[in-house]
Amino acid sequence: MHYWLMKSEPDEFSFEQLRTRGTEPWTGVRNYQARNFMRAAAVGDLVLFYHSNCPEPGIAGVAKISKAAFTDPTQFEAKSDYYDPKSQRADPRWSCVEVAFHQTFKRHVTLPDLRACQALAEMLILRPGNRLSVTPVTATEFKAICGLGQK
DNA sequence: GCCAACGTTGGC
DNA sequence: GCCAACGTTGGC
Repeated sequence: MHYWLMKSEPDEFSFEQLRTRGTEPWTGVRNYQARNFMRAAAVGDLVLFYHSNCPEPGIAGVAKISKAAFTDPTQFEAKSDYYDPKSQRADPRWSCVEVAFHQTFKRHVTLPDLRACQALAEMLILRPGNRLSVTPVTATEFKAICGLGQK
């Protein structure tokens, strides 16, 4: 069992939308490190859903990996924002996973909350300049954040 | 809207 | 393989 953190801009796709839809293919990741993390994710892994680039950045709730990595179709769609003309169908560059709604927190865990939590001092997402949209989270970090969310 | 941090690109 | 230029991310 592994834990992950995935970022989304709520203007693009919010946790609320995931709750309504149930599942969502996590397409459009165009960073090799983030892609490799998605390839390492397994069905059932839990995901902290982070809202970025918004008035109150932070963790909105918990999602779950519902499909392991598969070829991201948007890389071949010429009209897509995520079109990658250099990707070959015989050897696709980009993968995505499918995520499912899992659980809403009782309260939004804000970035200042995360920074104030001693157990999260080493978290990748809190390091200056970290822009990875998919990062691994330790079990300890995951539990600490769930604790904050259920307060 | 500013700006720091970082990844990617491409010339050499 | 180096590195400057550029684009993007994301908090503030």
